[in-house]
Amino acid sequence: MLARIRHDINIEIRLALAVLGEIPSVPDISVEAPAFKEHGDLACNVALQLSKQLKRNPLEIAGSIKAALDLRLAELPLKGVVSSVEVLKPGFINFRLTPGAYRSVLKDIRFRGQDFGRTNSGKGKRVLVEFVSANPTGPLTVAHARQAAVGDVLVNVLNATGHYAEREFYVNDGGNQIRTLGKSVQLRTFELFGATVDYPEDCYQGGYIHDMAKIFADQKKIASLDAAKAVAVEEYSGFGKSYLMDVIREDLRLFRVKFDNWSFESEIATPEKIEETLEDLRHKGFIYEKEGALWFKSTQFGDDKDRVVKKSDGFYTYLAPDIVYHKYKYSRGFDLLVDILGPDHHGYIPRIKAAAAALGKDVNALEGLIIQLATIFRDGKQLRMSTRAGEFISLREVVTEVGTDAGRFFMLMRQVNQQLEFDIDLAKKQAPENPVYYIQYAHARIHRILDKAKDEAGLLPAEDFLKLAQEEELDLIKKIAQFPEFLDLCAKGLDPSPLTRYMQELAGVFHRFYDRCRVIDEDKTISSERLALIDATRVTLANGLKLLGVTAPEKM
RNA sequence: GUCCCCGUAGCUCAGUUUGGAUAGAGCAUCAGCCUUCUAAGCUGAGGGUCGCGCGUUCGACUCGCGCCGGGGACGCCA
Repeated sequence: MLARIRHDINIEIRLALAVLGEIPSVPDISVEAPAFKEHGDLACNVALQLSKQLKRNPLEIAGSIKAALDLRLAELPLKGVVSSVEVLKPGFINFRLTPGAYRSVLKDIRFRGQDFGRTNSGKGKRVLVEFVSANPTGPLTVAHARQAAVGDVLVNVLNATGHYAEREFYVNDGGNQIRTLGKSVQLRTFELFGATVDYPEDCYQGGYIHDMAKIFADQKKIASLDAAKAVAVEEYSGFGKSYLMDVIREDLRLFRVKFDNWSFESEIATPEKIEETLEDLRHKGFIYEKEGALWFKSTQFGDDKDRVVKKSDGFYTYLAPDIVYHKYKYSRGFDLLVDILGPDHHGYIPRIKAAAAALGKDVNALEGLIIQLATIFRDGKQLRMSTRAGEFISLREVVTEVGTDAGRFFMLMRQVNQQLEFDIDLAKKQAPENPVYYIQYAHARIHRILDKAKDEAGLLPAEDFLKLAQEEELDLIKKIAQFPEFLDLCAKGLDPSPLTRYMQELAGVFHRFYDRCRVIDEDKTISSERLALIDATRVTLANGLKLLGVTAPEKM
């Protein structure tokens, strides 16, 4: 494939460096696609890198290297692959590949079939990606939607690049927020039966609590205020938790996110486990008592202040069970633990890393990823959200309005550490300016041609390639060949957004090809070779869309 | 106050990790292209002091320092 050609050229350059005499430190040689098409297919800047230490003009160095390479053009690794070597202005060495080289790339891609795109660069590394992990105290919001899309696709990409990755949802079903949830449902139930209650600000404000109160009263056959008061607050909590877990599971199902593991705080971070872990930390000297509370010395590990783990009222803070949970994650044999978090958890990472260090774990095996917010725009105006006032846009509203395909794709379009503008009107539009439809349309178009070629002309894709040489054909092969590189880029950066860009580029190159090259043509040879080319495009589009969790329609 | 992120075309963003060629794309605007495989497509044009200044360098959108502007985080909340 293209990577192999690059590798061969890389080695040839390295050998050619011998003509320059003694080189104190040989730099990493990079062979990349040049910025401009006129500069050829591949370029190397090694002459520029060397000019300083050799105190020679880069153009001159490049010239010497080119001379050495020219002598090798008729020899095997380069023969029939590189057609010319050129030296340009500041000192770049540019390579032009032969059409035959690209035809052999296409043959390799066809050989890989459905597996095209998969790499081994992860070397079997085991990765646990924890994401969403919403408290069961309300439906999922657009913020969760972005985290869900990113986490889900990241795991797909990791698994496609030689990692063993799993999706994990951690349910914070213990502690304060569940008590508050129970109290919220209880008070709304009291209201249902005519009581005037002073609804506290720290209770959940969303309208869904009212709905839950009604459902609970129906289920429990509560018919009066006295009956409502006779029910223990724990029952309200228990109902609230299981009801909202069902809501969350359904939200995720609609968004096509399926978790491999569900971990429950109530099972992992039991009071005994918490005490045991805190005792361990105390024994190591990282826990101390002050003002009636227990503090964790996170400052010893780079945090900017120490953190309370057990409050003076005897309740644990969120940190205590989270330390236990991370200890548990470490114990499960993963090489990398990825925590995908919302921007409000910015300060959380140093704390949990400090805890990992205090427990003697490898801090580098823990990666915290902050996913910035998605702001929703409709009619050109930003929709405001305020969790405190219970005004939020739910994941379900987005999915209902724009669909799962567009919802997922739009959530992935920007780098994860950047805020994202989600244009509802654009996402709904079935028009070319909507990138999702642009990509899906390319896939559907190809299906149409393949079907038509088979049914009406009796043509099947070629297995050998002799004629493909036109610019649009080679451009399409080049773009397809980049697919594995983009997947590696996503995996390395723990960010799926480059894949969305790649898919748009691939669709664009295909649409241009379609416009200029007729597939079903008089010449049967060229027709069947082009059929193989568009079939490779189809496979690549389908594989990419599958990783993104977006459907690949066969007709539109 | 402390810390973090951001500032690139009218708009939304790539490019910055590892400094190199003429700073790219989509949308929007304008002008074109369907008797032929899906026009949900294609082609062309206009549009830039890469926030500002200084520094390092043969070379800075990219690195360093200082400003200006925008956003966010800083609880015995999670």
